[in-house]
Amino acid sequence: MEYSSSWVNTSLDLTIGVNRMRVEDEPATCPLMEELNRVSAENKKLAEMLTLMCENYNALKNQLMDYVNKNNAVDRELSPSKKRKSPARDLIDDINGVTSAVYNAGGVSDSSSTEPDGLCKKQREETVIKEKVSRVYYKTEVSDRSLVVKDGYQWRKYGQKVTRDNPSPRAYFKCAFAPNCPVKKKVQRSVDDQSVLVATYEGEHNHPMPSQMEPNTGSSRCMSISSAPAAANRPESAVTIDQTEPEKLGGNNGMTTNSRIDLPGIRKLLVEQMASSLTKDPNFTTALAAAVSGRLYQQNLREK
DNA sequence: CGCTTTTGACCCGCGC
DNA sequence: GCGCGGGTCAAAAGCG
Repeated sequence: MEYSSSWVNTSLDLTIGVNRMRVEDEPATCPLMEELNRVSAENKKLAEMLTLMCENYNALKNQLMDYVNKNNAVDRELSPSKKRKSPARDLIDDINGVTSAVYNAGGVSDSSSTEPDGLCKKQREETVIKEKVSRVYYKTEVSDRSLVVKDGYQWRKYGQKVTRDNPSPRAYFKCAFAPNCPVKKKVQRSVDDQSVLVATYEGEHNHPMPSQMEPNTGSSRCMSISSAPAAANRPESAVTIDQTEPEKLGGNNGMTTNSRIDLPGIRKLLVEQMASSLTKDPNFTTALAAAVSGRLYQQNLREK
C-alpha cells in the first residue's frame, strides 16, 4: 500500500466553520483569530506528524517484507519435501494474508508440472479454491463474543470448532444467498488480540452482493491502519481495507491487493479517526468551548 | 411451522 | 496403521 504515492492532505480544514461565523467588521487581531492561528499551526503540525508516521510505516513494511522473503527462501531450501507448513511458513502466510496458493501464482502448481495429468478432480478444485483465499480482520468490542461479521453477504453457519492453536472457537459459514455459491468463510478471534475477528474467505461469489449496506456498520467494523495496533504488525491489512468492497473479496490475493486500495474509504476512515481523536482531546474541546463562548460574548456586546 | 444456530459425531488428510 | 486435528454433516434445540 503505497500511501506515500497517493497521500491525501489530511489536515482538517478547521477554518471553514470559523470563517463562516466571522463578521465583516471584525478586527483581524481579535482573540478568536489568535486562537484560529494557533489551531491552524497545531493542525499543520499534526498533519506533518501523520505524514512522518506514514513514511515510517512504509519503511517498516519494506523491512518486514525483506525479512519475510529471506525466510521464505530459507524455508524452501531447508524443507522442500515438507507437506505441512512450518511455523515460519505460517507466519509468512499470515503476513501475506494468503495461503500457499500464492507460491503457485499463475495457476500452474508444481505437482501438475511434474505430473501432467496427475491431478485428480479434487486436487484441481483445491487449486482453484486456494487461488481465491483472502483474509480480513475486523475490529470488534472485546465484550462482543459473537463470531458474526457483517460484510454485506448472507451467511449460514454450518459448524464451529475449537482449534489447537487458538482457544477461541472457529466458526464455519457458507454463503446462504445463492444455493450454488461456493464461497465459504471461517471466522475466529485473533490469538494476539481478542477484540479482532479474523475472517478467512475461500472462493468467489457467483452472484452480486445482496445488499449495498455499508459493511462497516454495526457491532463490527473494519480495522483501519491507523486505529488498530494489530494492523500495524500485519501488513496484509491491505486486504482489510479492501473489504469495504466485499464483492472483490474472493479475487484478492495478498500483495496484489495493494494496488486496489479504496481511497475514498481510507479518506473516510482518516476523517473519522481525526474527528474522533479531536473530540476526545480535552485541549481541543476546551479551546473550542472558549472560542464559541468568546464568540457569543462578542455577539452580546454588539447587540447591547 | 419453518428457518437458523448449536453441537456432537463422523470423515479425511497428514505426520509419526 | 494409528492418532491427531481440521473440516463437514446432520439431528436437536432455539427463535420469531
